[in-house]
This record gives sequence, C-alpha cells and structure tokens, in this order.
Amino acid sequence: MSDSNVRVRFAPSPTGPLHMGGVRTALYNYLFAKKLGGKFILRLEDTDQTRFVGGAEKYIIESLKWCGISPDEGVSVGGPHEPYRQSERKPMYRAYAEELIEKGLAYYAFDTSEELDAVRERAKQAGNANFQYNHITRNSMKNSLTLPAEEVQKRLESGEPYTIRIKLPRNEEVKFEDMVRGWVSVNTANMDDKILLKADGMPTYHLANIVDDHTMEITHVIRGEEWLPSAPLHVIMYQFFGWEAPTFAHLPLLLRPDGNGKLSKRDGDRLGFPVFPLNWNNEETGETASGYRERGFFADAFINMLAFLGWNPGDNRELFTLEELVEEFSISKVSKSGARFDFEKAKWYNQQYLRKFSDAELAEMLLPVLEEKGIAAPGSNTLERIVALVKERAVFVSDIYDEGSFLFSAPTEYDEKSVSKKWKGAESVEIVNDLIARYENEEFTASNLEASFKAYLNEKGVGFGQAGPVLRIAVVGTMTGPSIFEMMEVLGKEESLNRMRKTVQDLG
RNA sequence: GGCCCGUUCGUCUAGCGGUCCAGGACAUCGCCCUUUCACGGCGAAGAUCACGGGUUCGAAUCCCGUACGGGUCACCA
Repeated sequence: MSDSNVRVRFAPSPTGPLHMGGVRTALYNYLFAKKLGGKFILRLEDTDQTRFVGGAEKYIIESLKWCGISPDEGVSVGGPHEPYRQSERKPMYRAYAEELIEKGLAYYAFDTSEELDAVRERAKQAGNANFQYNHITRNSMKNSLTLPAEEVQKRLESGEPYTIRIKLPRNEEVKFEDMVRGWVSVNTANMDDKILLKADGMPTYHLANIVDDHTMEITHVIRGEEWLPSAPLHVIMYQFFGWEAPTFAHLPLLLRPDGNGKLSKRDGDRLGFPVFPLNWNNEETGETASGYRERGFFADAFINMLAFLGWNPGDNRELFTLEELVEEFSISKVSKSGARFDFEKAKWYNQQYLRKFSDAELAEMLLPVLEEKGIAAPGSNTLERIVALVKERAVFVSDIYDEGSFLFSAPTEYDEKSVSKKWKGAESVEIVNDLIARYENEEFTASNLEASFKAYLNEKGVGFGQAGPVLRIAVVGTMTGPSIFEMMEVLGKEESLNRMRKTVQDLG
C-alpha cells in the first residue's frame, strides 16, 4: 500500500439505525481509500439535537465493525482531528460563518421559523409552489442586508435569535466534475440562500460539512445521490472560504424491489427482508427492525452483495471478499442509475459463501443455532457428518438444521402428503417389519444398507419406487432429504430401527 | 411545479464507434444426474439497447429533442 494523501469520510447522522444504503456508501468510501492507500474517517453529523437517537452511534460503529469496514480515524478510534462528533465541534463553526459575513458573503437573518412558514404559505397560495430565500426575496425579509446597521447591531446585542445565511451571487454558473456523473452544472439563480448557522448556534449540515471536510483534510467526498442538488452550494462555499474543494462522487440510490422510489427504512420487514445490517431495538420507542447479521448472513456475503449494487469489475466475476474488492474497486466503474435491490440475489451470495466453509467450520457455527432452538447437539463427529449431508441445500447456517431436523431428533409427525401418497397400510407395515428384521443383524454403513435393501427388493419382488419411500417415511417421516442410506448410517442402528418400529406402531 | 440526475433481458449488470441481429449472474422453464427433494451439469426463453431526430462509411456507444423514472427544493441530514 503506497503512501497517499487520499482521505475520505463516512459521515452519518445518528438519527436511527444505519440502513444498507448507508453501509454501501461507507463501503465505497472505504474501498476507494484503501485501494489508493488512503485513510477512511468516520465522523458523526449530529448537529440536529432534535433528531438525536440514543444508541444510534453505537449501532453505526458496530455495523461497520461487523462488515469489516474499520475507520482509520473517527468517533470510535480517535485521531489527529478530534473530536469527530460535530456536536463537540460546535464552538468552531460560528467563526467560519462570521468570516463569511465579514467578507460580505453571508448575512444575519432575523426571520423566525413562523414568519418563514407564513411567507411560504402565502407564496403557495399565490401559485408559487416553493418560496426561495434568494437574491430577490431576501430584499423583503428581515436581515442585515435590509435592516439599518444600528438596528442589526441592537438586535444582535439584545440576544434576539438569528441565523446566518449564505449570500449567493445572482446569476453565476456553478460547475464541478463528479467522479461518477461527469460535469454537473447549476446556475445560482436557481439556488437559495441556505442557512449556515442555526438560531441555536449549531451549524447546518452545509456549514459543518464543509468546515469539517476542509479541516479534516478530506480529499474526496463520496456520498449518496440525494446530496447532488446541494453539491453546487458546497462548491460555492469552498470558493467563498478560498479553500480547495474536494473531488465529489455522488452514488446512485438503492431502489425498493417493489414500486417506485428509494429503499427506505420502513421497506424492510414489510417486504420480508432486512434493510439494516444488524437488528435494531430502540428501547425508548420500542421500535425494532431486523438485520442481515441476525438473519443469518455472513458479513462477507452481505458486503459482496452490496458492492455489486451499483458496481462491478467489468467482467463476469461476482465473488469478492472485502480484500479482493479493495484490490479491484474503481469508482469509474460505479454506475449512474439506481439499483433495485433483490433479496433472492442476496441469498445466492450467502449460499456461495456458506459453501466455502468446511464441514467442521459449519458444524461449529451451527452449535449456537442449535442451542437457541433448544436442540441437544450430537457429538462433533456426528454433527460434521450431518453437515456434510445437508449443506448443499442450505443458504444460511440455520438451514442445515431446518433441512435436516430429522437427523437431530426423531420426527414428531409424518409428512401428510408423503404418507397419503406412498404409505399403503398393511403392505407398507410388512415392508418395514421385514427391513427391521433384516437390518438388525447388518452392519450399518450406507453401502451395506443399500445393497441389503436391494437384495430384499429382489427377494420380495418389490420395486424401489414402492419400498424406498416407505423406508424413508419410516426413518425420517417424509419423502425428501439426503440419501436414505447415508442418513441411516449417521443415525446408527439403534436409532434407525427404533424409528422404524415406532412408525409401524403409529401408522400401522 | 422549479432545478438537477438518470434510462441495455423481470432484476443486477457487461458494453466506453466496427469484434453485439448485444455477453454474464439472479429469478423462470426444460432436460440430465439422483429410483426422493435439493445441489450440480446442460439447455431454453427473455432486451426492436426508452422514443424521435441528427453526426458518421458505420451508433447501444457521440450530439440534440421528447417521453418516462428518480432525487431535491427545512433553522433534517
């Protein structure tokens, strides 16, 4: 990894759990930085005190950790630009806003929220869909541009609440080259004088963002497309401060699988899949949401899947670990259009990763699943053999149990369909009894059991299609599953025969 | 509604002027394997490259327009 001054940041707002779109943004930032030998910084944009949600910060840190996206600097790890929480940086922002006022590039505004609401309402009724506080309307508002200097001074000294707004030029083309979108251009005539410093003394996103990115020496700003409309404002702010602007990259949005619009936090459980990396429980509100980790996803698979929602290496390869993604990632290959999320594909990724593990590793991972279900785990040797038999049909580790539950404990009921289709009363009872008698003195290996079974078929003149399902029902209660003889070998003689005897009783 | 961004199989996408009557993956369907189910293998179906004009010997690829979709218009980020 070469020396590099590339510095990127992921700057979420702790207003709730981080959703997968956010994780992807973090991931692309991380990949971009690591690929170029740069630094990945985690900053918290908590300037809105009214929307702060307890536990969100911890959730964000844990999520990134689970994903393997580790910050080089930031709230969780510290660094040379501490603090990394904007609320803790509050004192520094005002000076920057005032610097702009001194330069004549910003002004004090005394309009209250209520007054602003009223103006907007009036504009709406006059047929003007949206009121903008801009180079025209600011002349009829209460601010340091319209009020006499003495009155401004008086208001400021009296402690009257005020905001600081940027003073945008009247008609200027703002251009910047976005790494994924190319040249983007907007005229200031279509922009408004955004508030930089709020009445509570906190900076808005725009101010805090620019000041922090500059002071933290951020070189590339990689964020979601929802920020594209405010990027020109940020470009102007860099000009106003006389700072070099970072390079921007606006990522395409993650779209909902159904209907229109971007994937939102509420879509998740409604559509049957998680939108969050981890389970979320807000103890204050009782709000809960499910996460990929608890759903049984491997972090690698989750990351791999996420990386491919809007990016690909340009060839047919699809399976990449985080390290491999770092190696291959290129922001120029990020697509411009939104990606509709598909849970089926997500599961496919997990299945691919599950298969990379050995039987022993999967057995180990299955242990906690069994414990949670209250299932007594067999010895590790038996467990591994069960894993070997069932793993091809599993997408998640827990599927190994779900698909082979009858290998852990005797079935408590018989699959109705199988029984009605293949169980022929006395005839079947006879077959099972014959097999019990036969197997009692046999060595219990799959090959032996199968050979003996076939010999029985011959003697009896019965077809496999008739007796096979009967044996299967007698041992595992259903017609599906791995090879019956393999299963019997794993189950062992005593268990297998007991189950057969019980079936004769139950279905006899 | 204003502004900005986007538009290749159902979905994710490859493609950056000729190798494309468009390739891969997921999903779907069929066959084979397995005397079960799944896995796996093979194959099929599926995109007039949103539409209309240009530019060019030649366009999915460049330009313009239209349509549609999305984002954004807060003292939220």
